[in-house]
Amino acid sequence: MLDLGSIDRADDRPPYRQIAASLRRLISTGRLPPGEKLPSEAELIAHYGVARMTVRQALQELRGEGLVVAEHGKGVFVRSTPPVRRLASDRFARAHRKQGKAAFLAEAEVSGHKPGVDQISVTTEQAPAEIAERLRLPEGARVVMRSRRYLANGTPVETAVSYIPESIAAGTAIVSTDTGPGGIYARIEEQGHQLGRFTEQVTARMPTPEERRALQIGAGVPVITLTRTAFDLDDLPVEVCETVKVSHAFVLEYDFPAR
Amino acid sequence: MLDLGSIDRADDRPPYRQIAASLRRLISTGRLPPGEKLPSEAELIAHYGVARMTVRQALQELRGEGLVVAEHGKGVFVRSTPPVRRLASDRFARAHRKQGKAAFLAEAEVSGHKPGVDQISVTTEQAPAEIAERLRLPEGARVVMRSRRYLANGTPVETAVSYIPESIAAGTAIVSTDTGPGGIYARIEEQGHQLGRFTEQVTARMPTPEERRALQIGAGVPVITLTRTAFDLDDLPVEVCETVKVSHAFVLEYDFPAR
DNA sequence: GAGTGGTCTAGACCACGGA
DNA sequence: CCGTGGTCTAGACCACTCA
Repeated sequence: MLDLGSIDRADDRPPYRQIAASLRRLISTGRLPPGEKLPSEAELIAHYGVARMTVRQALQELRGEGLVVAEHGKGVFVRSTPPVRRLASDRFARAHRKQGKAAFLAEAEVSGHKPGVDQISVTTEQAPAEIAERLRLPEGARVVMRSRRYLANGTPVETAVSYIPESIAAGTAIVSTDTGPGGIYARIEEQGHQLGRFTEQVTARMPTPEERRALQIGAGVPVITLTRTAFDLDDLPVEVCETVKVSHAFVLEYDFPAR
Repeated sequence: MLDLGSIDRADDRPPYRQIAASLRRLISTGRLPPGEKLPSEAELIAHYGVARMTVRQALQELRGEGLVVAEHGKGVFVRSTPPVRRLASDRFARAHRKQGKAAFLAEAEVSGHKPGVDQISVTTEQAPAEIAERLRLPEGARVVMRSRRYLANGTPVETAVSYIPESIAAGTAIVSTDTGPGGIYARIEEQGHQLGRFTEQVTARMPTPEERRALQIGAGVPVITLTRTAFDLDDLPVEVCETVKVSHAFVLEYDFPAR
């Protein structure tokens, strides 16, 4: 059985923190390994002799720290941490595309985790103002918008939305769910836009509630937002990709000359 | 007066989310500017006609996003944000050093904020294992360790610790508080190590309590950690710099070829 | 249907901050 | 002192999951 301890009224920490500390210790010591189910709220209420809100506040603290994930109707589970993915700036190397690998898959191979993609949706819409500006398109121009979610070993680690000018994407596999070997970039190059360079803008913040749901993270887990613009050899922007990554699942690596 | 809206029972979002959305909107549109006090819990309860827990859940959502900070006995306030600093990967360009500007100062000039540096300390110590490895030094080798804190318009935005092999730094201005025109990198180049390239590793996480104090941020505000290694033209590592940045004060920009 | 977590109500007492 | 947020109680109904 699990040693949950009990509440010490002399302790200067409030009960909910003591409960959180007990559970946190069970997790950090491995008594509650990743994927394991925590005692249910009802069990915790009975064990500690407190009201439901008190137990929920403790659980919420752990959720905020990203230690546990609640699944409605099932229980609260110790979060399985995704393997860290190192993203080097050569991950879009043409050599990978030539071998028919999209960036995420090529990188997964190096990191040694099982990659996955789901929640793919493809629509054609008017470009949001900021996207139109980055793509140097007139206001209201139409773009193909590709959303998807990436998984590592079954755990969500990133959501991504790509915007490609309709003039480039129309009639290609870019508008179908499966973009074919080498991914979007391979299709863009087939349209006569050989890729020349990328720019990336990186920052970090707390996730919105929607992002928390999509990435299955607690309120206390920050995300890295990375916006990448791909340019062809004529320095024409051909794609903007906005990604939101679970911070602890990524290390971004860049290499640049001193000039 | 503030337009708080009201709860729509037909809306499929639960009331606490609707309240959070209303407040979030007031903040993002500037109706509630940074530093401003939100309506008190009691006022929100009266306005929306809900129980206190419902209001608190809405506020907690905003706290989790780092949008507001609660101060016991005073109220809930919109978090004030320092000016955003854009860090382009050419910020270490030799041209800046030639003009006698260190990277932080050169970049401040572009961003238009008043830069500051304080809490400077310089010591010589045994290199931590990870640093020694990055600098390709034998275990236990001695390095000059320079710590400092950077400010933008008087607000702390970053702490940084540089490690330079003693063999390079000894006897130069690198070991004094004021490193002279062009900063550390100018001194390293004067020692015959012309800089060739940099690598940077970027990730994000929640701050430790010490970092919260140094950067004067509340819990709920993530930090970006950036570790940079500088290499000379012989590809010898000459400096490792570990920085911790307040996430919302920075946008990192990188530009790299498609290859 | 039983068990789970999600949301909500209507109270209560406490600790902190400022007038 | 009064208004603020912090913590807690003891219930309620709902939506989801799984057998």
